[in-house]
Amino acid sequence: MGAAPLTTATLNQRNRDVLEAIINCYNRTAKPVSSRTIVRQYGMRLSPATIRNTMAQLAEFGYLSQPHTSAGRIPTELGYRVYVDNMMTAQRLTDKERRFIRQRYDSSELDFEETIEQTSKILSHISHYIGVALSLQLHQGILRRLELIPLDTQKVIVVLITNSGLVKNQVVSIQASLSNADIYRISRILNEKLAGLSLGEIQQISQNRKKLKAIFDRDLSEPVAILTRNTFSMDRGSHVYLDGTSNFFGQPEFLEVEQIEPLFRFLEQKDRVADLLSPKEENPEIQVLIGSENRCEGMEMCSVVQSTFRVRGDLVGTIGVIGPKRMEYSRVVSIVRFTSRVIGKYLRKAQ
Amino acid sequence: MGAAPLTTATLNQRNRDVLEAIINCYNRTAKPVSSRTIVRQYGMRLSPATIRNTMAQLAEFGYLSQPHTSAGRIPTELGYRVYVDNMMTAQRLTDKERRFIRQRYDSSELDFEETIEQTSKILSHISHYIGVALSLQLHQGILRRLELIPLDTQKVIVVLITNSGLVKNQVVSIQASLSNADIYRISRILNEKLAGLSLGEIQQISQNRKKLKAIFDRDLSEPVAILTRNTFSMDRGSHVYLDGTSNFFGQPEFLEVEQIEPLFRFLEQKDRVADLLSPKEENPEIQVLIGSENRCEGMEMCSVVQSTFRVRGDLVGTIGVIGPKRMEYSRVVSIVRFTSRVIGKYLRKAQ
DNA sequence: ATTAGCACTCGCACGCTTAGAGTGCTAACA
DNA sequence: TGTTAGCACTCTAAGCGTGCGAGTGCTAAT
Repeated sequence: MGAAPLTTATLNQRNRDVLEAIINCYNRTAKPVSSRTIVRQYGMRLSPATIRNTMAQLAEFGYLSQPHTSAGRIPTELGYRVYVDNMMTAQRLTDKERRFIRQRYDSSELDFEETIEQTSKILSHISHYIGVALSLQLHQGILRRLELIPLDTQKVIVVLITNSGLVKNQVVSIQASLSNADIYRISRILNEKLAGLSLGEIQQISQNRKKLKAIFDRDLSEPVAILTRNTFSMDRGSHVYLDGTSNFFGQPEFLEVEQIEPLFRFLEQKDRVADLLSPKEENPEIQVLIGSENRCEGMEMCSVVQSTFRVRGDLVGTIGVIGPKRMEYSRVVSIVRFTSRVIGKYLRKAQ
Repeated sequence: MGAAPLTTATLNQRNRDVLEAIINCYNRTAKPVSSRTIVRQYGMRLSPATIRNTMAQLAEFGYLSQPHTSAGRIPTELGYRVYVDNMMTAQRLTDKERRFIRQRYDSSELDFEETIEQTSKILSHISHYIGVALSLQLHQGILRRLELIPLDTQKVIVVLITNSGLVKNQVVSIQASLSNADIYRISRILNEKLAGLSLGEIQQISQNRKKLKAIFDRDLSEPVAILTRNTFSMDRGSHVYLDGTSNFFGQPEFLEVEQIEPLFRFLEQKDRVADLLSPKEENPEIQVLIGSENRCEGMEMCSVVQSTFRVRGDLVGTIGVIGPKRMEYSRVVSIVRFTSRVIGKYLRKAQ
């Protein structure tokens, strides 16, 4: 027949039922699903032969594949895509699960980074997959205030406070030696001029000599230049927290070292994980990437469900769950969505 | 014959040579070593039969074991112990390696935590095993200075600076609302009274109402209590950094998931890794723990080489390398010792 | 449109065999 | 007395054939 259609428009009810049944079954067993199994498990009033016909169709569409000629079917990435986009029904978390998540945040006073770290733990515990959380680069934050603490005549500690409540400190060595009065003056001026700007903007200014001189008194422009350049140059402040990596050892498709090794090698490169989690499209509430859609070496056999969270409109982090391709998408999507909302609220409250 | 002696006093030169040869060979191949191999590889002017006699002796001492009756020998933990304690010769790092290590610290301005993190990377890169670094609990540090930054009427950011150059901040909510003048006063008093004490001592004071009242003006004792309790209660500040975990995938004895899983499960529990690295004996420069000596579930097949480092006498962290039991101890010990010295110097300089 | 029936395919577990590596022992040797 | 050649013995790992069972695709009947 013609080219395989990519929409579900052409899928009749039976097609959809069978695809869903196969995905459900495969998710539990990680083994190819046979026509008989479907009939038995889902009590369909049809014979295996009929199901086989349907399965052949779905295979033609590219939604199913066979490991070898005489084996059952497993969903392809395309099959999962169709399922996630069109067929999956949202699954409400139980009250117990909701309580669990909230409790984990309330149980101890956490600062910003600790909250993010805690989130990765919560996600892995509740999903039984890998929980991951990323505090985004300072870049995105708006400077609320800045404090300078003289350490000695050569060094100053800069404490940044952003609108979203993130506090960061950094020791900076300045060439010139400054009196406390100087430092106090610099601090006042910096706050006047820079508060309300994003750290990214400040970084740009700090790299531009002319602008600096225009903004600041001539005599201070040198130390200020050093100060701001060092403080805001950091592409630090972007931390990745992972938890539950060993949950993958239980998964049948990762029983062989060859399967699990590339994943772990990938996960060790924190910068790549950060890339993976950076939101691709403009502001989707939840994003699901399946297998090779991730475009990451080592993630071919995994899927990612991720979401961003904001404080007062600022994008301050991303959270997600990494699981095998055959993960329970509906459940995981609910987990990530709910957690993302809770963490947002929590950070706003804790500020 | 009698009980197996635990010293090397009873080992003659040949015993020692053979043990060393077996350890060398096993370290490279991870396969049981046969008598023939030893004769060939080490050009001994003896026949395999003679070596077999020696091997039988060593086995009787408990230094060697056989996976099965007709296989070659592999070193036992006891065998490694004897080797490490008595036979291993220090191996000087090449100039290239030394340069590499120094460069990695110099290449970018790192703060305290970043330096520790970088160290774990350096160690794993150069050893090809797992590099691990631990910044010790604040507990041990001496308070140099403390700054309070009012955030709003209810909240204060506390910035701690220790003698070893560690800077930590923490947001604390105080019940009472304080004026800036109050905060300034509290800050001055806190510095006067607390600077020079260890954070551990301060923690104790902060939990003792009477002492607090004795030290501080009556009217301020309440907010001060809250402040110090929250600041110094943290058993946070103790971070574990791991790098190179995926180096274990190459190792032949970890080809099976069953072997590698317990290790990874262990490594994911950061608090246990911190325990593992906490120095056991009083102040040894380098400590080597072999296999089950680690008393950690999951570490049975691994050894740890670790060292502490100090800044101005304060114990501020621990570094180490985790490798398979058959690691190149002499090389790794050199790496850890050298790195530990460099990091100490580096932190002192950067302060 | 559905289904029973059947031939066909493939993976997998099982048992068997063989080659090879290595040991321990004994008896001969320097 | 220490060393060694020789040999029987043990155990592993790899290769091979076999049969079983699960599952499909096709065809013809309903």
